[in-house]
Parts: sequence; C-alpha cells; structure tokens
Amino acid sequence: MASERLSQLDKALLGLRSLILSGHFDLNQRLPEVAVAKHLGTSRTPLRQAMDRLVAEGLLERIETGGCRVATFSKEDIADAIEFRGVVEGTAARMAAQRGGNPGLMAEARATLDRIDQALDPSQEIDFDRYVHENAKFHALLTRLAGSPLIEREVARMSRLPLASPSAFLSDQAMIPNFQDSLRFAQRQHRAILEAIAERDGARAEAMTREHARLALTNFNYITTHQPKLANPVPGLALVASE
Amino acid sequence: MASERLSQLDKALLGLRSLILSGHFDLNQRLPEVAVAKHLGTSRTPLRQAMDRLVAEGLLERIETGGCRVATFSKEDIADAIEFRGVVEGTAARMAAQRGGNPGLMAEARATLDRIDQALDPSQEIDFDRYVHENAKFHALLTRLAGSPLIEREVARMSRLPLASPSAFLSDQAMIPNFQDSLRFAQRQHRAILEAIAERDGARAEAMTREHARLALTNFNYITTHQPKLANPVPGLALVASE
DNA sequence: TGATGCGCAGTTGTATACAAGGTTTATCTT
DNA sequence: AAGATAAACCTTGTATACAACTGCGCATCA
Repeated sequence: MASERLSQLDKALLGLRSLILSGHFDLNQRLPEVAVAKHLGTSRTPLRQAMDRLVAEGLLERIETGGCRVATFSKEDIADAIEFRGVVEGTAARMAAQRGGNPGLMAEARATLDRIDQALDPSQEIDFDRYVHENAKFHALLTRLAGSPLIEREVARMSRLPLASPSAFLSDQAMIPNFQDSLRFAQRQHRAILEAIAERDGARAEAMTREHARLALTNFNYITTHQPKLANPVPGLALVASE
Repeated sequence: MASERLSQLDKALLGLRSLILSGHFDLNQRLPEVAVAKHLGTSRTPLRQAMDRLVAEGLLERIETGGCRVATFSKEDIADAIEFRGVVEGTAARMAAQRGGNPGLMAEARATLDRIDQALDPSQEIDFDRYVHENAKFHALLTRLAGSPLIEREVARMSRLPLASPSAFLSDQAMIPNFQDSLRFAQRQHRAILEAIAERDGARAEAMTREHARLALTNFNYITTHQPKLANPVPGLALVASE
C-alpha cells in the first residue's frame, strides 16, 4: 500500500499542534498566520482550519480583536483535566459493566493485561516501551467496551488535552522514584477494573477507574514540585504557567 | 449601543445549525457547499468554517470522499448524551461541594430557585416562560459553581448536542402528562442539589444531579413512544432515526 | 514635555479563482 | 438490452487576492 498522502489540513494540524506543545511560541502573543503557514509549508486556508480545531481542543484561545494565541494552563487546570478524564473513563467503565462487556473485547482486554504483566515481569528488566504501548491499548479497549460512540469520542477528546492523556506522564516516568512500583500498582488497578466490569459491578468499575486516573495527578504533582531534569519533557508542560 | 453586527461565520454557524436541527436537509446525503452558502447569504469560506465546527459538535459527520452530511442519532445515542450530560453536570456539582461554592454565586442560585418557586406558584397558573428561563440560569450557575473553566466548557459542549440540553424538552412539555408535577419534582431536585453543595456533600450533589438529568430521559422516552403532536417540535428530533 | 490625533503598515476575515478528484450520463460494444 | 468505458460536469480542497480593521508610531499641538 502506497503511503497515504496526507492533506494540507492534516499537515497543518499535526505540525501546529506539535509546535504548540513543544513550546515553540511565545505565550500571551498572537500567532501570525502568514509566518506560521510559511513555516509549515502550507497556505493560510488549511492553517486557519487547523487553528479552529485547536481552539476547539483548547490548545489555542481566540483573541477578541482577532486571531489566536497559545492557551496557558494553571496547575488547577491540569488537575481538573486529569480528574475529568477519570470521570469520563469511569463512565465508560460503568457503562461497560452495566451493559455487559462485549466478550470479544473483554478477551482482548484480558490478553492486553497479560502482556502488561509480561512487560513488568519481576525476573527481568521492565520492558518500558511495551508497557506504554499495551497500556494505551487497554485504555482504548476500556473506552470501546462502553459500547457508546459518544463516550468513545469524548474520552478521545479529553485525552488530547495537554497532560490529560493516560499516557501523558509515561514518557519519562523513569525519572520518578519508585516508578516500577507505580506501574505495578497501576496494573493491579487495571485488573480490578476489568474484574468489576466482568462482574457487572458498575459502581466499583467507575470508582476504580477514577482512582486510576489519579495516578497521573500524583505524577503531575511530583513533576511540578520537584522539576526533575527530563530527558524527554512531557509534551505540553511548556504551557503550564510556572507562576 | 448599536446592534452588534455578527460576522459571516456567526451568520453561517447559526443559520446552518438551525437548518440542520429543523430537519431541512435530507439525511444520508451530502450538503452541497455552494447551494447552502448561497442560501445563507455568505461565501464558502465562512460556511466551511461553520461546517468544521458542527462536525466537532457532532451535528455533521465527514464523508470519506469529501464533504459532510447530517449526522443521525439512534435512540441510544440520545440516551447516552443525556446520561453523559448528567455525569458532567454531576461532576460540576461535586466539585462545587468539595471546593465550597462561591458565596455570591450560591446566593444567586438560591434567588433563582426562589423565582422558579414563584413561577410554579400553585395558587396561579404556571409561568412557563419564566420557568424555562430561570431553569436555564440555574443550570448555568451550577456549572460556574464548580470553579473550573474546563468543566464549564464541557457542560456547555454537551448541552449543545441535540436533545441533551437541560432545556431540550421544555419547549413543549405542556404536551406531556402531569408536566406540572414533573416541573415541581424537578424543582425539589434543584433544592436538594443546592443543599448538598452548601453542606459540602459532594457525593449527594453528584448523585442528585445525575438523577435530575434522567428527567430528560423520561421525557425523551415519552416523546419517542407516544409521538404526540407537538406544537413546537423539539429541535433536533428530526435527526433521530425513527427506525 | 506630555498627550492626542492622524496615518501607515501589518494582520485578520472574506470572497473567489483554480485545480484535483469524484459522479453521472451518454455512447459504444458485446 | 445490458454492461462497461469514457467524457463532461460538478464538487470539494487549496491558494491567493482583496478589503476592513487593529495597532503602533510619528508628528503636531497645547
């Protein structure tokens, strides 16, 4: 299959999002459309479409007088985003439990958790990349288990917010003390969530999923208070008001 | 103050949304940009911006080959949207309770509920318009009480979905049996929610707010099963697959 | 010297032109 | 007559031209 040629809009969208998250733009200053368009190698039309979408995503905010600027986030904003992602994922888990998870998806979820167990096998070194990959897959499956296109869409939306994704703090978790314990703890939560769904215990599934999201909050608090040297800085961290 | 002249984009957005919700377009058929643009009295550029936003809102969906068509919703979709709106509003209520509602907003909310009581005064005819207006205001205040811009934005987003807004089924509730009872019941829930927030009982505030949203579900089920003749059809009903 | 008004440059919002691709119709062949 | 192929038309995606507006700087006046 020949490589999909991506549209100008996708090029602008991916490029602009990455520029924003990497902190390429001055905060509190309007992005000049012509310059950015030239930088991305496209024209203003697809760029403005991309900007519209990023405004909807919350990464940009409109200026009353015209144009956009990069949005900044307070620590409270990030905490709320993480908490809210937990709420939405929790709703997915509850719905999955109430509606009885699709057997095929349930089997796939169990297999995914088995693979995470292997990645965390105490008898050898942790396979970090594999953990990250399978963790993302588990969360995606959890969302689909709800059987609601709306819920799936909304979880995806929330996960696009900076620092709110289930994988946001995994990129450099090696810098966090006891991160191996943290990953194993997370995996026990994964098991509990899936067990609750299998037993159709909606309340437990929802509560556990919310609690699981709070791990990200812990990581965020650690990073902002200790400000460790990060080899691969968490994308979006540049947008958090240091204050 | 001179009347704000609205931009071409706003004109296109409002006009297109209203055309869609009123069922003006054939479902399963692509909207022709030029024709719609001419109909709305604008050019293709702002119209396409509006279409982008309505895709993000979920009212339109993209066609693989290009362009958009009107989205249709199953009954399950609508039920999920209502339930999810309850979840998000419930989160707002819980946050308000946990964080201690801003006193000014709390006072305003109480005053709004007093006005709803007046609108429902049993000694005279129900002031329906006033109820609708103050009900919307109460829900807006509830959202702001959370003290989180993110939550406020997300509730607003959900309320824009067809049939998911707290006011969606009020437009013609007179057609629903015992609607006066229903309104009084809703008002008691309003009181309970505010009381829970005042007492910082987050769990109760959240549960009550979710339950409150389910009233809309009842109305929706009634309308879809009994299909009463509606004087002012609920906007968006045309998009629900009759099946 | 400070403040106010005017003008210019640069920016965004909107319209339109153009090109690539899809859809339909008509014609030709079997 | 039916199916396939080709051509013309229409539609969208993209670039660009244009106009209105904002913001800044400079000059002028009090």
